[in-house]
Amino acid sequence: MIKITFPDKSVREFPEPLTGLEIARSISNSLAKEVLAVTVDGKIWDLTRTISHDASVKLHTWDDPEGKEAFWHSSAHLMAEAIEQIYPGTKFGIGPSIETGFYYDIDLPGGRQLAEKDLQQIEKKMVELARQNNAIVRREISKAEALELFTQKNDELKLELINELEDGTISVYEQGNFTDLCRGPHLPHTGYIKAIKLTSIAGAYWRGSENNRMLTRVYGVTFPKQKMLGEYLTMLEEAKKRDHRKIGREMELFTFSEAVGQGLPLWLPKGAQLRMQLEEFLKKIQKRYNYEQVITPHIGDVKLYKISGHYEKYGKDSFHTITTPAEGEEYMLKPMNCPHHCEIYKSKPRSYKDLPVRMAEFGTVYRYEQSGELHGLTRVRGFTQDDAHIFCRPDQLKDEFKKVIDIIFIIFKALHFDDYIAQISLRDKENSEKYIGTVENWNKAEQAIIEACDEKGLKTTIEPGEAAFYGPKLDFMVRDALGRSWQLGTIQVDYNLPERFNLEYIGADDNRHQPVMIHRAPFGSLERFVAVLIEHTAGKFPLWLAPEQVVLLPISEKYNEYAQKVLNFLNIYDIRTIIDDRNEKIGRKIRDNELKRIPYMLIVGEQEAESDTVSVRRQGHGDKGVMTIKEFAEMILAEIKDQQ
RNA sequence: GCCGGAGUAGCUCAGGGGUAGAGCGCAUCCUUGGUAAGGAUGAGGUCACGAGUUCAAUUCUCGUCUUCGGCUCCA
Repeated sequence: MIKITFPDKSVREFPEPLTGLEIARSISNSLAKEVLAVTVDGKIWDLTRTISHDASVKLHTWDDPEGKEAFWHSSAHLMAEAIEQIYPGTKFGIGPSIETGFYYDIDLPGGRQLAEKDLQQIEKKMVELARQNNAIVRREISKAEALELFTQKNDELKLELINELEDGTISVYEQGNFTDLCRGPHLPHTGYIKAIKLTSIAGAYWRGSENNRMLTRVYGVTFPKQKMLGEYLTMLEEAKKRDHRKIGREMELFTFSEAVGQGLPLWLPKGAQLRMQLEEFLKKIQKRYNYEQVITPHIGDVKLYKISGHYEKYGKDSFHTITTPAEGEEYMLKPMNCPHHCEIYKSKPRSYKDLPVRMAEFGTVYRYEQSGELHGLTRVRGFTQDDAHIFCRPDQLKDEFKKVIDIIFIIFKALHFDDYIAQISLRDKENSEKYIGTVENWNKAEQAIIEACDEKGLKTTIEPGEAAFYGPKLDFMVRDALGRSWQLGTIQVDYNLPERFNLEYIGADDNRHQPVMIHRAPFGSLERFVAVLIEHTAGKFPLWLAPEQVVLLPISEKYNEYAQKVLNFLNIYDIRTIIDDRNEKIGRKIRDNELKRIPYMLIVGEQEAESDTVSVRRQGHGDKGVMTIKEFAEMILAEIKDQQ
């Protein structure tokens, strides 16, 4: 008898060993059709693998990540099989499932390169092979056998992988005439894969290292139903419409110019308006939290960065230094603001009673990014951080950290960023030489972050080894329209700079002590934040942020004068208003201004002019009726206040 | 930086070895219209840049730049 325990703790007994698929079938035929993989005692297995002992079992369908993973992993094998048939002698690197779909890194024989047009042929072959319903069979083999097998195939990539595996843990999967080294799990047969789309080709370094040779990476995605592929492609189209580069151009928020240089955004008037609004918003919050604004120059003596240690670590990969013509002094474009702020801290003696000192600056920094990495506003070479540095006593660290989390909460809440990941990055304890500072301080700092998050009820993931070299940090990651995740807010603890800059304060004991620094930027960079904001809102910004809040639409040119009167009135309340006085019919003006995403449209004609009223339309919501100019202004101001 | 696409009007794109095309936008005129596209006329291009092949290149070849999708990197 085999006892199978299900996730709901129910237990069923079966007379003899059986597979996951058979378990599913014993429950219902429809489940048996949908199930893709099975977790047996916490390990993911093939459905066709026999369970011969009592076990707890969870069946995975397409709705579980585990189900998709098996599906896409098998799809990667299917693609490899197709490629091997079309290009015999191809060597295969790794071919995992990813968040959406899968890829395989391959090395085509004779240095052949794949082009986009070759994908169709591979797709076609995949469909053909899938339709054969070839069973995917797991075989456990010894290391010697594995080496033998892939030596025959002359695939040194796989051999390299096998050499790192332990004997007795090696498995291969076979389908048709194709065999691949693989841990699994896989679908029972290739026929599950109904819809196939190979999406792109990219170069990828073998094992992710620039020092290795570059392989060809083919990306694809597959689905169990043709319809799902259609939906996926539609979703991609929709996402493209939200792309901040497209909307940024349409709404005249920002632009780039070849003449200025790549990765150097130019903020157009409307974009600048939006950005300044965000800055004002944050300034107000920071004032509440007792921050002080400072301003520092865009360049700094190279010695400053030698003191901070950044020159040594990043100087070679940075923009080169600028030299003064007569004296030959060397300056760097500032890649961060902290060294400047440290010097401000040092501008006078500090007492323990003065701490924490919280210094904020919208500091524009310049960093060399590899040309291939630049991307709209999310990855640029010149950007403005909403930077601040908190200099505090060690006993204040946790509290200060919590207050920064509060600020980030306020911002994310105001902008409805509720789908974020908070990631705590700790040091890699195996490699302590990578970090500076004492073990004691690291322990304290890591402890403080973990406790602060805990006490704030923040759900976090912990990533050991991801800390900065000078201290642990907490990052907030938010996704863009295409699901790519970007780091926005960051809070970092730093014991290094206070040490290097000899920062100190006089303690209650009349001795000199070293403060701790917190680097923090809730937006991260204004550029990246605005990019993500655009993609989240599809350019339909909340009223308080909209570059133009109200547009007046006179019914005909006869009422332009009245429109101007309304505009003057709204101006008194700082409501950002424009007039569409083009010689067009009202229907046309409404359409065009709806598409411009201006939150309120005010239609004014004879009736309104006679009664000092406006006819209100809300973008996306249509007619809202007539109200007096004053009522409208009050409504708008209330809405703005409510949103902040 | 690396691999693979792309670059034609302000935007979206068609075209193709021999005067360069559309829609939208823009300008002028007609129209003065009440809740998602009124009409007419017109201006706009060194077809990214530089070489090469050719009688002739925007079109073919090579290089450069920019841009897009990835890789690597990210103080």
